[in-house]
Amino acid sequence: MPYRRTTAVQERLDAARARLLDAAEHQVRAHGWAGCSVAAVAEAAGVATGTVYRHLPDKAALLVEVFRIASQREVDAVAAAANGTGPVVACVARCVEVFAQRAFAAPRLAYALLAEPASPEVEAARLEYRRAYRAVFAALVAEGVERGELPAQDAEVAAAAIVGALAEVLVVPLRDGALPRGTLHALTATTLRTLGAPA
Amino acid sequence: MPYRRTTAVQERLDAARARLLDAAEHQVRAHGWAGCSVAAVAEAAGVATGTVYRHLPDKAALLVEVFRIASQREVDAVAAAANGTGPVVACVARCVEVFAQRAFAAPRLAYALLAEPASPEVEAARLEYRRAYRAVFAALVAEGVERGELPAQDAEVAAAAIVGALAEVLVVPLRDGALPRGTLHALTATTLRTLGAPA
DNA sequence: GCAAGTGATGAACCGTAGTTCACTTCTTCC
DNA sequence: GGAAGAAGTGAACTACGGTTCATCACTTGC
Repeated sequence: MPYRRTTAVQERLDAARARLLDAAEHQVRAHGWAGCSVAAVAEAAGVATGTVYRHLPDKAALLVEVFRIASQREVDAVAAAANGTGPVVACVARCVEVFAQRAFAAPRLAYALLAEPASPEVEAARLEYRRAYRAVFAALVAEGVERGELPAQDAEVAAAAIVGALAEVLVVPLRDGALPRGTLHALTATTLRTLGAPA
Repeated sequence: MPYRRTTAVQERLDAARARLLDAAEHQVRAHGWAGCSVAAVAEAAGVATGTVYRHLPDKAALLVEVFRIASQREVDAVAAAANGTGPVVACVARCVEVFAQRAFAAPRLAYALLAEPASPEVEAARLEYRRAYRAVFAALVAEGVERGELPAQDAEVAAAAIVGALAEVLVVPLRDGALPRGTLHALTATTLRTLGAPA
């Protein structure tokens, strides 16, 4: 056996793969999914197009991987905001703010993750991550109801409504790149009303 | 001038165009946007592919036209439900029910109109029609606030939240083709809470 | 240093589907 | 009936971008 992959090589491979995914994410940040042609990603990563296929089976897998990495980061941030102490209402408000602030820190990426048309594989992953967001809010709602801070309600539907409202309210501003003053406040207020939280 | 388009011919052309759009909508009802290749639509309409281009400049225009016709029909139905008499809360509940019922009468089409990935041109039209739905709800909310039936709030944000919630709650059931029992009721309740309507 | 085998390359390939166009068929009107 | 021209046809064309693969460069272990 005159060749066996050494740890140094493995690390180089891992680094190359990471650089590839990073380059792809940068393409999405700049130009959305359309900027993620295999050729463009390869060039941005400083490798040949064929090299992409040494790290990933096909383009769909590349996009899904990028989507997952970026989406997971966002879900984690919102989940962290949900896990703080204090009344449920405060946690929800914090989640909404964190979500919106992070989205506007990278509007093009946020739009791509949230709403931009993409391949069926990415769409499937999007549904999955929508479910993750819902779960975060559903847990909060369930706890709020249990604690008596919120009126009895279907936590799943309420959570879906919040996620939908977040997306719907933010999509257009994200495309424009600017959030009108007051919108975030109104969004928080509307979200809390959705849960039947006392004003 | 040895030829001038006669009214009979014009009517035949109009009918052919209508048949084409109708065939395209049927394709969407059955298979979503993917079923709308120019060849498939032409065959479904009983004409040659080249004939499509005698009625529409290109494929994008065909899809947008189909989208508009179907979406306008739905918006009109919801707007009609909004225009009835009675308290604003009842109108909103009626709108939600009408929207959901009509969507589940043609789930594949509803999914295509609501959320299925499509060409940029269709996406643009989708944003436009989302705005139309928002306008319907925003008018209701504004009237509710004015009448003192609803607490003071940002009508635009509240309307966007309702539209987003509607879409988010229904998208997955639409893909499955079945609305779980109780979901519609919970959706209505959540929607009314969003507006701060008294339970 | 050398044989065996892996990683990287990028130009060529290929499948798909939208679009075109030379041709046929039909309609109008003198 | 026949000339002028529009409507309809569908096979061929074309653009596009993902994927492949023959080739080269590099790494490993003796």
